[in-house]
Amino acid sequence: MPELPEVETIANHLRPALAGRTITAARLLWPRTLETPPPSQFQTRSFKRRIIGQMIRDVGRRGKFVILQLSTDTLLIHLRMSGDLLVEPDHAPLAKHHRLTLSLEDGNRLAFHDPRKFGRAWLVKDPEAVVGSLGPEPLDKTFTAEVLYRGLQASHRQLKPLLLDQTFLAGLGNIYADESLHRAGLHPLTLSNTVTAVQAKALWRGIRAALREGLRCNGASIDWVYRGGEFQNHFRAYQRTGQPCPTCGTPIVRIVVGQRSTHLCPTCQPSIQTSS
DNA sequence: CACGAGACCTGTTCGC
DNA sequence: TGCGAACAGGTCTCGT
Repeated sequence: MPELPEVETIANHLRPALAGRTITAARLLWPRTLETPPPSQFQTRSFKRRIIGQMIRDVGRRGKFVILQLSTDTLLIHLRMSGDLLVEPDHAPLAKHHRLTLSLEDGNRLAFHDPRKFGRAWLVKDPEAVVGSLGPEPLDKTFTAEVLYRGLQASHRQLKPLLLDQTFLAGLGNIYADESLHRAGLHPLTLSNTVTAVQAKALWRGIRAALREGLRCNGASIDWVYRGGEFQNHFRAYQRTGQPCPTCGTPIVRIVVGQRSTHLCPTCQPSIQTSS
């Protein structure tokens, strides 16, 4: 579910409810949710012993990771496809899809809710061990159009899979990749090293504009997940197969790229003809 | 190096 | 109504 704007929205929502609270208990309902330390019985006990008593100092985000800065360690959580983080009374019944809960001294608990069980958590001393390989933050001031252009030149991959590669750029997922490419007027299958500096600048603007609009809307809420986000009402291409392109009216087309649904306007995002 | 397929999971929607 | 197929916001690993 979550891409950069959704994760940022969740982190912002959690911060006031968690910052300054001390963890008093931990429950691991689906062992594989814990990536580090490894989910053996022995390690699970050491996880609980280690996290209980630590205070949550701050809640942040890097790429699609939610980062809880604790007294001595860092807890990183990746929501993957269906994960969600909730704060609820500790005495409430455990929901069917709760995978990990952390009880707090104030009577509430943080619950990692994740129907598809793809989500993961890491308790580590050094967060760089988990997020160290991530690419730049797309909204950071150091991520310029020139940086993007150089990155595109250095690779010869199709744009869509490249934008989804978190080591290339951190935070884009299927929604914002499609929305960025549509805004830039670039076909998802365009080879990155064939993109001109002018097109790279358009892509840079597209990425940042799509993410900023997503943030302004508090992210997208699709299906059963509702967090108040409403970016889904502003999609230009994503999941709009057959509906008119907001720019030119041409019906949006769906193709599959790297086993992911990909949506584009065939007029605004013309495919690159094989030239010699 | 770049790409496709399969794996990991459960739930919802679609087509017959 | 029932039932299987297709699909879902992500990422990893393997084979070519």
